[in-house]
Amino acid sequence: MTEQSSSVPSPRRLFLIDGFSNIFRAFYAIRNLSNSKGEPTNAVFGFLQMLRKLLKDEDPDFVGVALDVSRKTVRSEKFPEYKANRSPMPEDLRPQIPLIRQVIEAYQIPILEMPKYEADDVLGTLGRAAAQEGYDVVLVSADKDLFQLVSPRVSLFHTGRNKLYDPALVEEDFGVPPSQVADVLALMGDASDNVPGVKGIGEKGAKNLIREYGSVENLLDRAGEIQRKSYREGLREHRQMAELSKDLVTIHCDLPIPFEPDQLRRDPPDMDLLRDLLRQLEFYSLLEELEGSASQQEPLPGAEAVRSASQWRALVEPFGKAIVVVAVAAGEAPPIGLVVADGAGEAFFYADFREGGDLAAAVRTSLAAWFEDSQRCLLGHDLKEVLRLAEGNVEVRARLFDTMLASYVLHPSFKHGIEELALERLRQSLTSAAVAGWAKGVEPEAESEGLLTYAGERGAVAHRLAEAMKEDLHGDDSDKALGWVYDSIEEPLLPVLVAMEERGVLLDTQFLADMSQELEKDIAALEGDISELAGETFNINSPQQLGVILFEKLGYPVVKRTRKTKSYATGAEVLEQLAAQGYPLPERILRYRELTKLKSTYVDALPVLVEEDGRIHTRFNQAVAATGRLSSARPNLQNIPIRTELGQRIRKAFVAAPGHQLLVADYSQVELRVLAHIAGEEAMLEAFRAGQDIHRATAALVFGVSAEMVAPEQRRAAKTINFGILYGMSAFGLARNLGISNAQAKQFIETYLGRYSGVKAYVDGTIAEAEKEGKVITLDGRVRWLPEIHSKNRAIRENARRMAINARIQGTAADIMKLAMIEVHRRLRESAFKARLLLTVHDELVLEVPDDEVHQVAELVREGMEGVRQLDAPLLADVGVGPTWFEAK
DNA sequence: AGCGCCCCGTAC
DNA sequence: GACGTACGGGGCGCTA
Repeated sequence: MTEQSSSVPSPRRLFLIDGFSNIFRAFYAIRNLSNSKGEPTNAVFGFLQMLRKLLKDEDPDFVGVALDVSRKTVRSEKFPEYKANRSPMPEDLRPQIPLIRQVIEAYQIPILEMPKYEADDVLGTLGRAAAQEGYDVVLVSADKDLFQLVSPRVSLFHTGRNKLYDPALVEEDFGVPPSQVADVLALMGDASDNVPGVKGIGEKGAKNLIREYGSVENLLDRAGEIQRKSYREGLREHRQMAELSKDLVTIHCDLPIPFEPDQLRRDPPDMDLLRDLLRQLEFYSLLEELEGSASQQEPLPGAEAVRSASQWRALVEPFGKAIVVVAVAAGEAPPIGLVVADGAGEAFFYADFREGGDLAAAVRTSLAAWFEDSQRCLLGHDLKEVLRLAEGNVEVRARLFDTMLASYVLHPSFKHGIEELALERLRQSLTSAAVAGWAKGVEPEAESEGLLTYAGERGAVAHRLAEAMKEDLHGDDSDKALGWVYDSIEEPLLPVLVAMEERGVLLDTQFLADMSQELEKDIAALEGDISELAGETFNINSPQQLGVILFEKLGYPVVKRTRKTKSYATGAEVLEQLAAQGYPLPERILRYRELTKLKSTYVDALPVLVEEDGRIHTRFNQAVAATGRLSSARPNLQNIPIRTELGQRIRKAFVAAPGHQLLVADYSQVELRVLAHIAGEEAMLEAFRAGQDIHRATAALVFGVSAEMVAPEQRRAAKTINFGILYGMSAFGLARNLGISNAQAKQFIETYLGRYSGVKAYVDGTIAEAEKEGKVITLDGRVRWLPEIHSKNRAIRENARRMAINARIQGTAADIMKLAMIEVHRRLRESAFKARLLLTVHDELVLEVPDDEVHQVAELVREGMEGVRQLDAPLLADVGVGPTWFEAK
């Protein structure tokens, strides 16, 4: 059977895109665009916009992107100076190239490249071949060199000028027809590519000469006829240069690449890939556009205002099994109201509790009834903010479906704000706080339209998200382990965190005030020393100014440059190195930094956050850390100093209430125990079972000595490598850390992995798993997705490998601690102790315990923590008690 | 003045 | 480039 239709001539338009020309243009046209990790994304964005516009406006039948392979080309072989003075690719652009390749791949557009030739040559060859076969070809570039390729069937879309060039337009704009463009370029040269041209002949001269003589070859033959002396002599002297230049600028149209229309036929984008990529790049607006704009969405309902406690009760009363509830707030300020709906999510009611005390009370009492009813379910986004309003006096028995936590469990590395989820999952952009009437420090008018819209949208979105995410988390096709992580870890943990935040920790502000004064004196003295040594006063807090003083004024050797801006690095490591070389100033700076850090970050900052009850109420963020850990903010109580003596003093400011003690319980070596368990590392398990010092045991094993004979230095090295393994440390990193050679470090790691063969199998196995599955999971089934494991960029790929190695361990330890918190909290309540959890610092719990409960609670906590999981290396918790955090630890 | 990036430093 | 996970202070440049 013959296919008649295939012989019917149809318009066949081929678009060939000059990759780097457009990439550079995008890079310079858009400044300062980066994702939340600070990785630049401007060129990717610009290129993507160009591509989208092209595909949408032109709707080509065939399309390809040409990229240069490397800077080594036939041209540079012929003329080493060619493009030699090009500065290297800007630091901010280089990392974007792999992303741009991924964009092109996501669009299923073939990448055309040919070793030793430039993208121009590929464009020329394919363009000409396609034209000969009857295609209409459009080259897409911002490079004027491509004018020479324009012909009746090949046009050039100049992305800079936004113009489509045919031969006539080339002649009009450039002054000569396409066939003579190379000759003009050869004569005038090109400074940026190091094409020499002919000295003394510029753009105008070149065009005039070529118009008169037709070609470089003709011109050279008839050079004697030229009137103008400078041209005549220039051409005679630089004859070779002219010929070479012509050779360099002439685009090769005869490369041995076949024109294969089937390869270039346009396919629809791979939407899954593209969506992932846009999310990674944080191009949320494109993501939204990609899936149809918000305006095409059904409009979200606004909320109706509730005006009294009785109205509130009447509304909430008939709600069935489920209630949707979201706290209405902007930024980090406390919520000003609540939006609620029944489980069907149809009408939304907004209660403002800024004014009437009755209403606020009604909100709280009715909410408490919901929370305490085990037959009911609360749906919402960030329910911790809602539960907090019940002021800790409720026993949560209802099911909680929190879309923020559901999103976190499903995709821990994403952002989980309601705006992001609405955009990603519902293609819905939400009214911003500013539009709703929030300005700096100014709250919206009560019952204003903007506020009711804002509230209604959030209620409706939480409802819709919950509907969709329940399926992802608990549906028939979903990962049962993730459902378990939600049901058995995150959901029950939520009320525990609320209770901890509500309780807060008592701070001795007087103690810190005294410490602040003392620090102030010491800092002032150091400032005096420093300005004397520097010979001038400057802002010591400015790394920039400090760098100038150290490395320019005083001429200290530059040890290192900073990562992003390549300015002088002045970090502690650098200063220590300089101090060791005998320079006096760095040692002072180090001390200055230590004191000012403590003063500004802790001593002065903490008292400001004390609330009316004299206590600090940190926030435990349950949906931030990609491994499953909790984080703490406002203030961060998970980085209170402990290493230096001075730093430790700050812990004396965290005190127990009168008649109470602080109780600190920390897991001993929990991550190494988890490693030993998962890896099935017998040598390590044995050491743990025998209750040995794990670093000493490791040193004995690696250095082949008995445990008693391990030198302090050896134990230190063993400790470094034990932790290094958890973080995926390389030989380079270990060498730097221990101050040994790379070779020694490599040898050290080899011996370690030789003796701990289970650990080696763990590392290799985890990487293999990540490569095969695109994810790793913890013992409890918590997932971390690692798409970067397949990156073509080695640095990104290796980074993903380290994340894989670390995430299973850190994540499992986090799961264990979360389960322990749930357990300890439950036991305290059931046994009617008054002791309460206050803080968690990853492997440590801090509780406040009435004096008479100390012994029993110490045992309860220890049992709770140790019994939560039966690992092959048994969990061990050390418990300490004291009037302050310092003494309890 | 507000915001975000950068450098730096603290914890586990 | 080289060690994982966080938060936050001060400097500084950009934008308004």
